[in-house]
This record gives sequence, structure tokens and C-alpha cells, in this order.
Amino acid sequence: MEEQEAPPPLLPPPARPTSPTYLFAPIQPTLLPNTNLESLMSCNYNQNHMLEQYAAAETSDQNIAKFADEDNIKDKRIGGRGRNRKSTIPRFAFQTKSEEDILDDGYRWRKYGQKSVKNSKFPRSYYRCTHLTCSVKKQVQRLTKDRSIVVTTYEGIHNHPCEKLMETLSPLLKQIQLLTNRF
DNA sequence: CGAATTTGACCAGCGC
DNA sequence: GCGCTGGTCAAATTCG
Repeated sequence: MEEQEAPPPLLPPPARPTSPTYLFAPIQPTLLPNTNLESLMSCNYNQNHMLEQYAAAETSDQNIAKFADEDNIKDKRIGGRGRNRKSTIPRFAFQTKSEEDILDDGYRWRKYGQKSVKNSKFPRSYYRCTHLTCSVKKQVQRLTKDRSIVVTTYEGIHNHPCEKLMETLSPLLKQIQLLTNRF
């Protein structure tokens, strides 16, 4: 069939662990003066916003790991059954200090594999977003050097809003909208 | 009982 | 060409 169009070069929103400590500076969401609340809830807003924040973070040497090096997220070897070989899907990795392997990033994930990898004591786990139309994946792995550090690698962009964010913010949003309509 | 996870098999790319 | 490796599949198993 036809070749698929390459996805836009945007970065997916980073996971925001609830309790673990960020080794890299967390990106704090900030409201721009003329922020539209509906667009805030959409993933486009988040992704564009994150992109700006990443650009800023990178230039200011606040180390968002582009790809986790040591425990070897090497070059692209998108294996599997012949899919996505030279992937142009945006990927990025970051590290968190956490007892938990699974960080609560607001999206729902289904595990589809686990592999032990070379030069690493700990296995790498593979997850896919459970949303029907979303093909975002992530890999989770602990560092050999420091088992308290979890490396999470995201691949792709969510094409749907974050369920948990929606859940949490919906009532609040309604209130805000009610209030803003009154003035 | 349906959904999620586990795990061994399979496949493709890369280096030698 | 062959072996090694990483990523995915899918049947079996576990969980809620």
C-alpha cells in the first residue's frame, strides 16, 4: 500500500511521576496570558508547549536526555516483524529516580513485551498506549549502575488527550468557565 | 469472564 | 552467510 506520511516532528509530553524524584529538571506547565482552556486540554497544545519548553531546556543545559546512552538505547534498530525500519517517529528518553518501574504519566499503557538486554542487569519492558487510535510506545528500564534510576523512552505522539488529566481537570475547568462567563 | 501481563518464539538488521 | 541482538507477536497465565 501507500507509504505512510512521516509524523510531524513533535515531542510527546513527558511523563510526570507522582512521587519519584526527577533527575532532570521537571518541566513545569505554565499558562500563557491568552491561553485557551480548551486547547490546553488538547494534546496539540501540550505537545507544542512541551516542544518550546524542551528547546529552552536544552539550550539552558537542563539535560533532557535525547536518548539514554549507557544502558544502551543505541541507534535505531527497530526490529520486530519488519516494521518501521528507519523510523522517523520522534523518540526521547529521560531518567527518574524511583522505586516504581511504572510512572504515572496520565496515559494508559499495556505491556507487550519484556527483554533482557546486553550490558544490562535489568530487563527492558515494552509498553503501548491502550488508546485505540494511538500508537505511542514506551520502553522502561533500570540502569545497571544505579538500580534506583529508571530510564523511560517514549516513541511517538499521543493523538488523544490525556485521560487522567481530563478526569482531574474537567470539574475544575467547568468551574473556571462558569466563573469567567459571569464576568 | 474479560482485560492485562508474562514469556518464549519469531523476525529483521547489523557486524564480522 | 551466520550469529547476535533488539523489538514484536501471540498463546498461556494471572488478575480484578
